[in-house]
Amino acid sequence: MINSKYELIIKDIKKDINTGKFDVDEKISSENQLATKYGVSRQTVRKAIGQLIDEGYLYAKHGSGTYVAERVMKKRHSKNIAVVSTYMSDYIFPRVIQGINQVLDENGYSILLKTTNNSRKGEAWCMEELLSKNIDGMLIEPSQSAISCQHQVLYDQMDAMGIPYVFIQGCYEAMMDRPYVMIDDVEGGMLITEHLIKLGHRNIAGIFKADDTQGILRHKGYVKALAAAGIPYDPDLVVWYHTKDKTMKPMEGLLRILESGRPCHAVVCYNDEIAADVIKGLQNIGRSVPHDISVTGFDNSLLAYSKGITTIAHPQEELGKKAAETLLGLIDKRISKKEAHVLLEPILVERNSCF
Amino acid sequence: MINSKYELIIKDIKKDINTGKFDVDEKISSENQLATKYGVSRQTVRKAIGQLIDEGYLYAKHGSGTYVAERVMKKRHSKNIAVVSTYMSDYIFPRVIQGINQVLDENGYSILLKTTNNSRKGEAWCMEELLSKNIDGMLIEPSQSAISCQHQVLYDQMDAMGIPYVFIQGCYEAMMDRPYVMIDDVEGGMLITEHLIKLGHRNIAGIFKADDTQGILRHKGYVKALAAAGIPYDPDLVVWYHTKDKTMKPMEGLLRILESGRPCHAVVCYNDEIAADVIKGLQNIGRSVPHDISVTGFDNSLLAYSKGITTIAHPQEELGKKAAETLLGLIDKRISKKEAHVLLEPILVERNSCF
DNA sequence: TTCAATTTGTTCGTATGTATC
DNA sequence: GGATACATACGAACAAATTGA
Repeated sequence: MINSKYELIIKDIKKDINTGKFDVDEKISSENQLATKYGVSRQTVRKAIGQLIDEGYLYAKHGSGTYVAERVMKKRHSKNIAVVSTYMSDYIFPRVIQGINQVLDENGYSILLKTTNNSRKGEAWCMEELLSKNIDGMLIEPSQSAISCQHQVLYDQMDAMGIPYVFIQGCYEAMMDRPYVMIDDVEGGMLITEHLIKLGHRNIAGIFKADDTQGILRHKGYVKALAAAGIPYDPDLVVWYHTKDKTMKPMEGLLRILESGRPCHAVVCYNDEIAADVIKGLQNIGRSVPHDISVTGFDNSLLAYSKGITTIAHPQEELGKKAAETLLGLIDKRISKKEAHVLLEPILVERNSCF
Repeated sequence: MINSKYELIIKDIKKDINTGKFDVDEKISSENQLATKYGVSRQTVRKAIGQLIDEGYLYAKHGSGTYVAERVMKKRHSKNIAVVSTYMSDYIFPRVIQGINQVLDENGYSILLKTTNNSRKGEAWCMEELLSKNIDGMLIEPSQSAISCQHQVLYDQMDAMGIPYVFIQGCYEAMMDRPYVMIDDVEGGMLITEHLIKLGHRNIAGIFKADDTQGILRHKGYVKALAAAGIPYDPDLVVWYHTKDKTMKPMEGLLRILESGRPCHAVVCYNDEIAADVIKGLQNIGRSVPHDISVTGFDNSLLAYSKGITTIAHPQEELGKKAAETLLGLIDKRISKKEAHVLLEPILVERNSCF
C-alpha cells in the first residue's frame, strides 16, 4: 500500500532499476528534474533517494549526481578496514599506520590489524580469515612482491564480493592495474643516483633486490639517471640478490667488483640495511666511507639516521593517509579502481655517507 | 569528525543509550523538545532520529513518541580483540603490539586497533564505538591514568555485557581491582635508585609526575631504596609536576634544589623524556653529566638509547604477550578477574649518564 | 464518547554550503 | 569562474495516530 508521494517515487525508481532500464553506474535524473517530473518538492525526492541509497540501490556523488549501484548489497557496513602488513616491528610501520589511523578515525572507521610475517602463506591465511569477517575494505602491504602473486583468486574473490582494497608500499607485478599507493621508486632511484653524479661520480655501482618490485624500479631509476647524464650502463657494476640469500651476498658481489680493479667510488644500495652492511664491510677491508667510497641507502630508516647514511625519505605518514583516503574513495565510489594509482614523491636526505 | 548538527545529536543520543541513561522501551524527549534543547529545527532532529531508527537504536510510535529499542547484541565469537592505545607513534608501541599480535594470532584472534590520543574524551569516544561493534575483549592503555576515571560507567557496562578487558602499561587508581598487566614501577624505581646508591650517591633528588599512577609508584620505589640503604627521605629533594605543566617545570624545581646549596649529585627522573630535558638544562648552566651530576631515566625509550641515558628497561614484547594471554584466560574463564594482576620485572640498562 | 493536546509523519518552500565539472 | 548538483538546515503547514481529561 502506498500512501505517500515519496513511497511512489521509491517504487518507481526501484522498478526502473530492477527491470534493467538503468545500467550499473548510470547517472539518474537530478533531484530537481525528478521533483519537476513527479510534481513534488525536492525534499520529497531527497527522502526517496535517501532511502534507496540506504537500501543499496543508488549511490550519490557530491557535486556530480546520483548513480545506480551494483546490486550486491544488503550487507551492513561494519565500518572496519583491515590493514595487512608484513611486520609490525619495522621502524617505518608505526608512522604509516598512524597516518592510516588518522584518516580512518576521522571518517568513523576502525582498523583491523593483521600481519603476514612476509610470507605468502601468511598472506593467504590472513585474507581467508578476513573474508569470513565483515570488513568494508583492505589496505595490504604485499609479501615478497616481485614474484607473481600465487593466490590471485583471493583478490578476485574480494572483487566479486565488492570489497575494495589498496596495495601499499609495493604491488604484485601482475596486479599493477589494481589500486595502489606507493613511493615512486623509479624517481627515488634516479634522485639518489643523480645526487652521486652531481658529486662528480661516474663509476657508480648498484646493489638491488631482484625479487621485489621496489628493487626493480629503483634499479630502473638508477639506469635512467645514468642515461640522463650520458654515462653508459655497465651491468657488471650491478649486484642482484634475493630475499633468501644470506646477508653476506650483496657485500660479496661488491667485493668482486672492487677486486676486479674497475674504478668505482660510489654504491647505490637497495635500502638502508644493505647500505649499513656495505659500510661495515668496506671498513673491514680498510676502505673509509665516504672518503674512499660513497654509499647511499633508501627508506630513511632509523638505521640511516643513526649511521648517518644519505638516503631517500619515505613520506610515511602521508603514505598512510593517502592510502586510507584512496580506499575510502573506492568504498563510496567517489573514485574508480582505474584512477586509484598514487605515486608519492621521494625526498633526498643528505647525511655524511657521500663525498 | 562531526561537521553537522544532526551528527552531534546522533552521537549524543547514542551515548545516552550506551551509557545506560535510558532504559529499554523508555520514551525519549519529543522532537520539538529536542529541537529546543539543541537549538535546531525539528527537521534536523528528525534526520538524526531517523538514522538512529535505521541503526536499530530507537523505534517510533506514530502519535505517541520515540522509544529506546532493545539493542540486538550480536553473538559472541567475533574473534576480534580491541587494542586501545594512547598513541601509535611511540617508540615503545610497536613492540608491545607485536607481542600482543603474536599471542592473539596463534589463538585465531584479530586485533581491532584504536587510539585515544591520550585524552579521556578520546577514550570514551573509542569505547562507545567499540561497544557498538562485536568484540570478544579489550586491551586498553589508560589515558592520563592517575586521576580518577570519569567514565567508569563505560567499564561497568562492559562488565555487564560480559566483555573482559585488561589494562596495560597503567591503571586508574580506582580500578586497581580490575585486570591489569604492567611494569612493576615500585621495583623499577627501587632498582634505579639502588643503582645510584651503589655508585656512592646519598643525596639523590627525584622528579616525578603527580597525576599518574606510574609516577606515584616509581616515587614509592625511590623511597623504599633510600630506606633500605638507611638514607633519610628528604621531601625537599623531590620535584612533583603535572601533565598540564609546561616542560620547563621539572627543570625549574631541580634548579631550585641546586641553588639552595644542598649537596646533590644524582637525579632520578620519572622517564627518559624528563631525563633528556634535565641533561640539556644542566648543560646549559654549565654542569656536566655524568661527572657533576648523574641522571637516570625510565622506559628505555629511543631517547634513552640515542642520548645514552641509564634507564629501566620496559619488557615491551613480554608485556604485550602477557596482556594478551591474560585476556584470553579471562575470555575462556580459565582465570578470574581477581587473579588477573600481573606485574613484570623491570631491568636496569646501564649507559653513560651515571657516575 | 467526544474532544483537545501532544506527537510523529509527510510535504512544501527557501537558503546556504560545498564539491564537481 | 560559473553552472550544476548534492548536503545541510530552517521554518511552516497539515495529516494521522495516540493519549488522557
